[in-house]
Amino acid sequence: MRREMTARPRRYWLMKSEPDVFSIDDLARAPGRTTCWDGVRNYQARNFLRDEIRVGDGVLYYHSSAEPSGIAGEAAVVRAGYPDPTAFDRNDAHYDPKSDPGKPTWYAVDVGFVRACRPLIPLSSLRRMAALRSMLVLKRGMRLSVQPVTAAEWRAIMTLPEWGGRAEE
DNA sequence: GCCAACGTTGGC
DNA sequence: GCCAACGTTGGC
Repeated sequence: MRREMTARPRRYWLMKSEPDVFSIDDLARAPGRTTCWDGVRNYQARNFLRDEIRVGDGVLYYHSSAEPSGIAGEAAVVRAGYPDPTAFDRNDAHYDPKSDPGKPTWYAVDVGFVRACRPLIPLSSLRRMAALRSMLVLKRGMRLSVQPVTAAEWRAIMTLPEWGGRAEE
């Protein structure tokens, strides 16, 4: 089909969330098992959200500032970039008075739960994998909360036993 | 346009 | 709680 022939290949991303704020289990329990990935206030991450991320892309759900930190599950993009509503909400912690609704500064996507890994795959395990030698999240000083993952990195991570061999939950 | 000061992120 | 690394701000 023409549409499928012209579709771009599926891409992969890593998105960070502090589990105390919103964990993979929170996502699994959310209405429709989806959530709005909002509140991102970094231009590089914004560009990914606005320009690059598409419906169907794969997401590694990463728990940051956790004990331990690491990959907690898989999600999928269910809605591509749209203006982040929290930027226009005076009562929201991420309100940005400088963002013009006619030309929004900040963007969000929606992601849906796919599966959790048990146990979480800690950073220390990722660091030991040769296939992940140049993975962004493992680089010193890498603070981007939305970052690209290569297909090879995605495959290497998806073969780990923490996924339990389940295709889906 | 430089760059010091500041605030934030996030592993440890 | 520490602190390195980074992004942003604002004075000049």
